[in-house]
Amino acid sequence: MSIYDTMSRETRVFAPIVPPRVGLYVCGLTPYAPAHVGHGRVFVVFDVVARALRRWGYRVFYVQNVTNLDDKLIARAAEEDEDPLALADRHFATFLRSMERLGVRAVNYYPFATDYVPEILAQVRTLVDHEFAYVAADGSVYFEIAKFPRYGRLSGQRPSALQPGARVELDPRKRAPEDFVIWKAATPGEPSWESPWGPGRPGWHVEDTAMTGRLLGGRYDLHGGGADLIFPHHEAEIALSESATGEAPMVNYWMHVAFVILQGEKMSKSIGNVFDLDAAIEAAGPGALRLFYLNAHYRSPLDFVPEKTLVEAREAYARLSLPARRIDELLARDGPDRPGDRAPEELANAAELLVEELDDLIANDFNTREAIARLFEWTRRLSDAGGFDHLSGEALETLAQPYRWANEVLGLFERSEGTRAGAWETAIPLLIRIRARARERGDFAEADRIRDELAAAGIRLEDDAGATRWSFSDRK
RNA sequence: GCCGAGGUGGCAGAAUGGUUAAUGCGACGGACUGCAGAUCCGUUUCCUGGGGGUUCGAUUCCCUCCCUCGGCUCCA
Repeated sequence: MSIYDTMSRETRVFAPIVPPRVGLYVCGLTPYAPAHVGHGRVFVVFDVVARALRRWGYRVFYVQNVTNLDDKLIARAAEEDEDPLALADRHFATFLRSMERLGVRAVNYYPFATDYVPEILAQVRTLVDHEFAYVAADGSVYFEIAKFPRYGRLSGQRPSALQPGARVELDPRKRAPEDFVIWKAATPGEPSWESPWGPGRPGWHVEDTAMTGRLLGGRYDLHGGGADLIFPHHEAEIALSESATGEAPMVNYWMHVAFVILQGEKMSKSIGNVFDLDAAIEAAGPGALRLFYLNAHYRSPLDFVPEKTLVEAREAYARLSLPARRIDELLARDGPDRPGDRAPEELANAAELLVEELDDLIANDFNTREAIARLFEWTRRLSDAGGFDHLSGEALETLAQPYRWANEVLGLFERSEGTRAGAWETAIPLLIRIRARARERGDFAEADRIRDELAAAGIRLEDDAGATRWSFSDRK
C-alpha cells in the first residue's frame, strides 16, 4: 500500500519501522468548545486509516492527544467562570460521545497533556541543557529555531521568508520572532506546575513530542492531523523531538487532511463559521455523515452546504445501503442458515472481485471516493438482479460481502437504523395489518388515517408490492 | 511578499497519456401505486480556469498567467 507523505510530497510505499507494528499519532482537538463538522472529517479519515491498516494485518497503536490546557481553554474557562481542566473534561466527554455515535473507535489511547507534565519537563530540560532552548527572564522557556537548520522542511517555509508578526504580536522575550515557547511562566490564577525555571505550564508543541516520545518513541511511522497544523505545529514537533532525542526522522509518513469549506472559507472556530458536529450527526445520521466525509479524497477540500449537503448525504446513504438492509432483514428474521437458492455464480464471483478491487483502491492512498463509487455500482447491480427473497443465507452473505467490507473499513453501516425498535416491532405490524384490511375493503379514509397518525408519531409507512414497510421518519 | 493546496456538468465530487470523463444528489420521463412515498428503468448528447508547449493523441506531463482557499507561531 502507499501513502502520500506531506514531507516528501509524493506517494510512497508504506513500510513500517518494525512491522507488523504501526505507530500512529493524530493531533486531536483542544476541547474548549463543541466539535464541528470540520473536526469530524479528520477523525473519521484517520479512523478509516487505522481500520484499513488493521485489515491488512498491521498492529496499529493509534494515539490521539487531547490538549486539555492552553490559552484558549483558559480564556474560555474564565468567561464561563469554570476551572479550565473541568471545562476541557466536559467538552472532551461530549466529543467522545460524538465519536462513538460516528463509529470512530480505532483510537487506542487518548492521552491528556496535563498527565504528561513530568515528560514535558524532562524534554524541556534536555533541550535547555543542550542549548536548543533558552530561559527568558520571566522563567518562560523558548526553543531557538536557529539551532535547528532543518526547520521549515515539512511546510516548505524558510524561516527567513516568514513575515514575523503577520498574525500574532511580537514577543520581546524571544531572541528571534520565530522561536516558540515550550514552557510558559505562570500567570496568577491559572493552573501551573513547579519547574526548575519557576512555576509554569507547558507550551503547545512540546505536549505532543513529550507524549509521543513516551508512547511511540523518538521515531514512529505515521503522524496525522488537519492541514492547518503543518505550520507551525508539526514543524515545531519535528524540531523539538529530533533535537531532544537525537533521532531522525521523527516520523516516516505525514498525513494531512484538507479542510471542510463553509461559505467559501475553512470551517473554523475562530472565524465562527462552524456547523456543530452533533447537529450534523442528528440531521443526517452517522452513516450518512461518514459517507459525506469519505465521498471526497481526504486531501481535497470538501464543501459543506448547510441544508443541502446533509440532505444529499442522507438520500445517497439510504440508496446505497438499501440492499444491505434488505439482506440483513432476511438474515435477522430467518438466521444465517435460511434455505433458498444459491447466488448466481456470476454475481458471487463479482462480489469477490469487488472486494479485492476495494482493497486496492484503499491501498492507493485511501481512495475512499472511488471505493464508494464501486459500492454504488454494486447496489445498482443487486437491484437489477431482482429481490433476495429466494436466496439462501449463504447466498445472501456472499452478496453482502462488499457491504461487509464497507462496514469493516469505512464504518458505513455500523449503526443500523431500528436499534430503538423494541416494542414497536410488534405494535406497528399489527397496525399495518389493520390498515391492510381497511384497504382491502376499500376504506381508504381509514387506511390514510392510520398512516397519517403514525406519521405524526414519527413512523413512516410505505406500501410496496404486497407488503408495507415501516421506518422511523424523524431523520427526515 | 513567501510557502502550500485547489479550479472538472445545475450541485457535490473521482479518475486516466487514448473508445460515450466515474459515482452520487438534483431535474425530467416512464414502470409500480387507490393516493402518496420508497423502489426500479431511462434521459440529463453542448463539464476538465485562460494561453502556450511536449505528444499521433493532454483533463492528465511541462511552462506561464488568472482566480479561490489555507498557512506565515491560535486552529482539525
